[in-house]
Amino acid sequence: MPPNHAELASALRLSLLRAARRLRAQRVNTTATLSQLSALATVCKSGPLSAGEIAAIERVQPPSMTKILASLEHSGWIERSSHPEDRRQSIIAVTPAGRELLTEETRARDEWLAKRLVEFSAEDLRKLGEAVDVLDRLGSE
Amino acid sequence: MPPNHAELASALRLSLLRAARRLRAQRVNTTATLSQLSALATVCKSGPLSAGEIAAIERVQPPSMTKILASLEHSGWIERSSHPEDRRQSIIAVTPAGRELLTEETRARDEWLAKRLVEFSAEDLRKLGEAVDVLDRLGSE
DNA sequence: TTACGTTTATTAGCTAGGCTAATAATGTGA
DNA sequence: TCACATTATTAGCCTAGCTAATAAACGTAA
Repeated sequence: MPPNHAELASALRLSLLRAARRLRAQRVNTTATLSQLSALATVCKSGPLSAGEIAAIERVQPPSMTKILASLEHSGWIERSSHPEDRRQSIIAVTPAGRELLTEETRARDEWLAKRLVEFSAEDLRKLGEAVDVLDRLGSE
Repeated sequence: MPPNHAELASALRLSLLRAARRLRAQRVNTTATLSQLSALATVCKSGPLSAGEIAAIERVQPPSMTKILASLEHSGWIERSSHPEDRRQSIIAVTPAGRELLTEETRARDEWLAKRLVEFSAEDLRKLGEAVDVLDRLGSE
């Protein structure tokens, strides 16, 4: 284990970026991209939201989310309804098709990683599991 | 901690992608991109290599590496010499300028992460440190 | 030695996925 | 009412990957 913050930071940065690149390259099913799925999952989990709220949760700028939402709407996975008080916003919700896609797609995409995880020792899995919540805090503050 | 492979896979995928997105957005110094730095670091570490070898180590397709190497050469951070036996290949090595850039850039880029790490408990840091080598294996097999 | 298949690298062109700056539309408050 | 703020979108840029096609060099077998 790296003995100080700087060395840990350096090692973690390289490991994270390479692992993420590897994950992103895994396209078991090409009906939706990872960014689309991520946004869809957010809407599905946190209920109907405005575009700005989704962008904030996903930590992207509003224009980036505009693109993602346009593709999700075009595919029929989300739908917009008008905000009762503010006509600038629209309320975005997952459609049944979107919900179904999310379930299937998530399972399919997790398959590769889960298969890889089988090769790891229980000790390794414990380490990964413990790191998940720390990584969450690292990525979402 | 997620109780099985599938759940761990799902949680880890989301955490990794979000943390990586966050890291990638950190551009303290814009003289080189992360892909360029990663390739440069590989050449620096593993000695003179051919383009194909670098692509294999970085886990990208040859055309992607062609682009990266062209930009690195244009900036004077790598140089090519002819392969003594196979004139299709060229041997790629880091220049002194490239080596210097790598040192400075890595330190600068690590700064943000290191600062963030200071906010974490010793326990969290231990978890991250333990996860690094597991992530390495996950990303590089 | 010539011809053919293989390997290595590059070029061309596509897509995703992010960004900033500028614009449009709506809301809010003096 | 008029100025400012907020929300979303559009336009245009960049990184970062991919596949398909091409060029050049290599190796081998007739």
